[in-house]
Amino acid sequence: MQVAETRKEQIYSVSSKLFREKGYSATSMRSLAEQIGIEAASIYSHISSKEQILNDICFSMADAFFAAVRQAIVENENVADKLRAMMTAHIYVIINNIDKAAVFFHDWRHLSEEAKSKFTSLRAEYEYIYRKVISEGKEQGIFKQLNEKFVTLTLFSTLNWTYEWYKPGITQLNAEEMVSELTNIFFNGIVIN
Amino acid sequence: MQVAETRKEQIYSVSSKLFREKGYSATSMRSLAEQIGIEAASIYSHISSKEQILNDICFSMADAFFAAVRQAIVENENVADKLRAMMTAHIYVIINNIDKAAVFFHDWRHLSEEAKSKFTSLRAEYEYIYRKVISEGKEQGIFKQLNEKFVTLTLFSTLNWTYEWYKPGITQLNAEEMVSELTNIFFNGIVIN
DNA sequence: CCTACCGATCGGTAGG
DNA sequence: CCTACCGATCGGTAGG
Repeated sequence: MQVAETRKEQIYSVSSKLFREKGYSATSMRSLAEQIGIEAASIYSHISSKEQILNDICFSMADAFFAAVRQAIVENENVADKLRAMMTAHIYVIINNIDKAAVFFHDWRHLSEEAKSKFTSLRAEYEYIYRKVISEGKEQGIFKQLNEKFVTLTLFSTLNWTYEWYKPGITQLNAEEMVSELTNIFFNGIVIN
Repeated sequence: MQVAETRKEQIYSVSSKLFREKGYSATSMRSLAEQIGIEAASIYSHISSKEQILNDICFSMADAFFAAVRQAIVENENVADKLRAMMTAHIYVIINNIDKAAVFFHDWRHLSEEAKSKFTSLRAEYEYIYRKVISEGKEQGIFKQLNEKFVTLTLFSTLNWTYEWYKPGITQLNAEEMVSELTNIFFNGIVIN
């Protein structure tokens, strides 16, 4: 059941789609207006600037990632389960907001200096949550004694690349199976010992 | 020993740096000229258009990736060694051309339609080379019977994310150690069995 | 939500 | 490699 979008919501969803396709800078307010079916000047009765759209997209995604990871943490005791649940939650946030996620990963560079530094510090905070869980797993003898930085980097690269190739309905596997494939590779590797 | 850059080479290296920082669309020919120390109009005695710069960056990187992977293949017999060498070669291409690599991964979207379809088909061809090696490893009982698509996806996401965080001189590990960490995670996973 | 419009900046060319 | 300049387009505002 599709709930009718308000004009403001429509501005965000159409922006996300265009920003994803063309990039933030190459998307004009006129092309946005055209897609919506109004004049460019009319957009400004709903939002204050082009940058505000980008801002709202980036920080609402950040909120979604934090909310998802917090829930995954409280719902799990065992470290491996916890990390798996965190990864699952992260991937779900991406595939449920695929255009916004692409903008989030691509276009945060175009935020104002102030917003950008807030953004990068939120991201560092988020990564730290994962890093703590990995380090907890190492202490408990569940995870190998690997360089934490590279484990985190590999983890996020795998998770975050999802937006590049995931296409709802096109990928044969559903989200659950997809997550299980990815975590399996990350947890156990591809080589038979 | 630094070899003096020709003006044309300088245009490419400064462009790569600016495209990486600001993105292709948000980089003006005037800011490029300013960085070089000439007038914007003077750039056009060395190159024909802004898009040609992007084109050359993207396709010279594609050439470098193909050359690297071909060498890795002929120099190795054993499948696991071969894949490891391919990954190493891939990462070296990235870290030796870090700005160009960032442009390659980010800004190919802004190529003309014609160049873009050539680009994506080259990329598919490249990925197929990896996929064949993975499938060879599965047949030989060296690699697990995992979904090949996800193995390739995880592999490239790990490799290609490198440009995001690698900073020459800043990352504590050298390239060789870095590659060994990443392949170790990908081959054997992070969990102790 | 529209018409009418602003100053700024864009990629690029002509001609030297 | 520069000066001088072009038409097009940009984000955004005033006023209704």
